[in-house]
Amino acid sequence: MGGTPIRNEIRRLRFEHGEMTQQALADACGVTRQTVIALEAGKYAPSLELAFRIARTFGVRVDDVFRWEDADAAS
Amino acid sequence: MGGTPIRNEIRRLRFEHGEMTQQALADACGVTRQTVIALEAGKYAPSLELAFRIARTFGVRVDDVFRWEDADAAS
DNA sequence: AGCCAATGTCAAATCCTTTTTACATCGACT
DNA sequence: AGTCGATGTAAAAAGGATTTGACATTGGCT
Repeated sequence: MGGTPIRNEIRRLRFEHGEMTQQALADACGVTRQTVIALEAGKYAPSLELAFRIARTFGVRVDDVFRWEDADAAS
Repeated sequence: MGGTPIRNEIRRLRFEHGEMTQQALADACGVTRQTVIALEAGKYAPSLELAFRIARTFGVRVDDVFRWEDADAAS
């Protein structure tokens, strides 16, 4: 769709879960370390399925990990 | 990622919102009618950004529109 | 100094989502 | 019978997400 107005709390959640490493999160979600790096760097937004896996890994909801800033936020 | 173990409540929400048409939802989310059709038919899961737009259109959270059935649901 | 784990960058290939276009069906209405 | 709006199908092309592999950096530890 557009650029990537989606921010995430992955890095924070990772540290709040016992110094969980990028590799550990990647393994838990069945993806590559590259994907975790790219997501934390905000290079792109994950697929919905991956968003669910990440959220479930941290025991929270999708909306608690990812935040969408609407580009049409006309005051 | 995998196949598409993600179910959604789009059709139901559409009707609960005043007989909202597929085209109207598509317009509200900035996508094509084809995309809405494919999503309701479960052909694939939307991008995370589109998931957010759909949820916001209905005034609910992403987790309220989409449900992920983990393939590893060993009883 | 040297090692190792964790993190980061880059680029090509692959897979999945979305668009576009064109056509088919069904029900309501005249 | 004919039209119109809503829904459905199909397939190619475009765009974005994920993988793979190889290499660079930083910090802690010995």
